[in-house]
Amino acid sequence: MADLLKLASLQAREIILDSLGRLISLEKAPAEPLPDFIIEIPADKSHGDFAANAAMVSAKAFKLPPRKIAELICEEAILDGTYFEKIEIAGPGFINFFLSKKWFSSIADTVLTEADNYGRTNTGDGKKILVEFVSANPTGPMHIGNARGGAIGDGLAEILDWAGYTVEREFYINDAGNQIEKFGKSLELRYMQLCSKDGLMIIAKCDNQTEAICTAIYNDTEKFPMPEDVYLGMDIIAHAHDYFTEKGNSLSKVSEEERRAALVAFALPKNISVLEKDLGKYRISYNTWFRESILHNDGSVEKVVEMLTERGYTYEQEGAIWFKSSELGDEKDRVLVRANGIPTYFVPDIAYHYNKLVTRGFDKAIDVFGADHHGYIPRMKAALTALGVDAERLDIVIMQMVNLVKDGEKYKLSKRSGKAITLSTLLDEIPIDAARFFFNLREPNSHFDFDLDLAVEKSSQNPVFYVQYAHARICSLIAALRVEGFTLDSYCTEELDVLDKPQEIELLRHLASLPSEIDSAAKTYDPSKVTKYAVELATLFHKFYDACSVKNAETAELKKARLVLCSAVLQTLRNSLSILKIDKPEKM
RNA sequence: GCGCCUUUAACUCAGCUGGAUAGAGUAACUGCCUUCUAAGCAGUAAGCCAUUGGUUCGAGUCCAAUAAGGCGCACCA
Repeated sequence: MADLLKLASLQAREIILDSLGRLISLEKAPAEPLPDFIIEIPADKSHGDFAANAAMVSAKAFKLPPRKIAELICEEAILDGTYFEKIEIAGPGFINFFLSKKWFSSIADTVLTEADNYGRTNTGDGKKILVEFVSANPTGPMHIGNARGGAIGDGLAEILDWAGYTVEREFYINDAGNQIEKFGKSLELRYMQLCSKDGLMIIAKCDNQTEAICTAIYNDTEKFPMPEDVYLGMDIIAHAHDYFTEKGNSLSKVSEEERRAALVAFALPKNISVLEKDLGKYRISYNTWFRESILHNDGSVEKVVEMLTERGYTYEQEGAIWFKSSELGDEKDRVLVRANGIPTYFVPDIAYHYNKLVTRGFDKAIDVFGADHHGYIPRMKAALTALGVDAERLDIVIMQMVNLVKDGEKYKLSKRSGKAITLSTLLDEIPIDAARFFFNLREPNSHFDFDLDLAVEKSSQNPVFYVQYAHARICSLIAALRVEGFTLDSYCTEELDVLDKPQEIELLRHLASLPSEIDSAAKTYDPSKVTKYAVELATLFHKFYDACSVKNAETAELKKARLVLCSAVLQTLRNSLSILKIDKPEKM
């Protein structure tokens, strides 16, 4: 798993350090430690492949102008046996490094040798990471925010895997606690409405058609009133009606509590399997669907309160048990157990994170959350610290809210209204490729307007088509050459020396940067870097395609070299699309 | 009121730990298919990087204040 770009960058650094060391021994440089410098990639390619600011940052220590220092460094620099063919002094004192042909030639070789693994790195060193994402409320369908969370979480998990971590994906099912109570209450109310005289009339009138019944009941708020604190979505009515259709009004005679339990037991598994199905369609599959109820049943929840108490982090006030989170960086203390004896959601959540990091021993846990939960971070970290777990092992990726835009108008997202656009509706309307690509087009932390009209559009405006088009173009190009009997049986890096057009060099340079880009995406938890990489690669390829003919190359050597280049581009494009789980069409 | 996030071209956004003349796409305009897929390419035009101050060789990038917008601030999750 070679990262040629990184190797070259490190080599540039070594050359400078080596040169500085020699200057010190010649007493041309101050003996005290010099400030650290950076090796960067200049925006303007005429400034070389790497630039070092060593001379500028050392100006004070040398008591010389930066350009003079740069001259000294360059005089002592030794390039023999390195990837570089020349260095130059430029601007205010930059030292610019120019890579040799040999380096560029070896890129395609590396790509084709590593093939489907090109881009993978060892940075993660096999450390175990658990990525938890979506974890949508199982009381109802998923919304657009979950769609973004799904694309980001799954992309991130894949990127971490490529960066050498051992990754597991997990969905946390909140199948206990208050919202399940609320779910039961909502189902129960709707069920009883269906069993009522008015309800039976509607059922008869609608010829037992679920959708019509749901709409009728949902809209008639006078005959079928609902309190404030329940779920109003039509899916609730549909569950109640399904139960009614299957088992009649038998539940109307039992106790309210029994009725709720029966309805929850009926509806919850259905909801969970819908979540699984919808996410599967979205190309997400989890290693684990972790149930909150487990933590209640195995005593983990009580144990958390006990452990925090043992460590002196709790106190009682007004009948409730509080956690002294303000001592550990949170803005205020939090209730763990309410005055009525029921723990808040916070306790099972602590137990859950303890389970991830201690019981199951993951080195790191990453949660992908919507921005509306950002206030949760300090208290969760405080809880881990209180339990003696290094809070650094929990990282939370916050993604900002999504606005759906259609015809220039914004949709508001709401789970309660029943009118929110669900994930499955979205996937019916737009291609899955487009959804996954769009949600990873920007970094998680940016506010995002999802333009439905654009995502549906099958045109050049749609970046996912642009990238796929590049892939299809290369495939057909290679196929056309194969018909001529021109294939990639054997190649050697020397053959690539004939590539010297700027479009070819740019392309090679970009190919080399995939491993670094993956490391960077893994480090910053930002899958959009890979998306941007793919778009840039497609752009460079289209430019190359237009400027350089493969089929009608001037010489056979050049033709072969370009075929090698195209094959390497194809491989790299495929790898980036694989990470994003976007289709790779061979024809369009 | 307090906290988190955002503010770069008409629109949507890049800009890597501060670096050399701030970049793409869309929309507008002009060119390029008898030759590997024109879902493409080349070009033109478009900017007080929200405002003000600070840090230094050097600021779109770091710090502070201000403004506008988004999201939070429960014994809800």
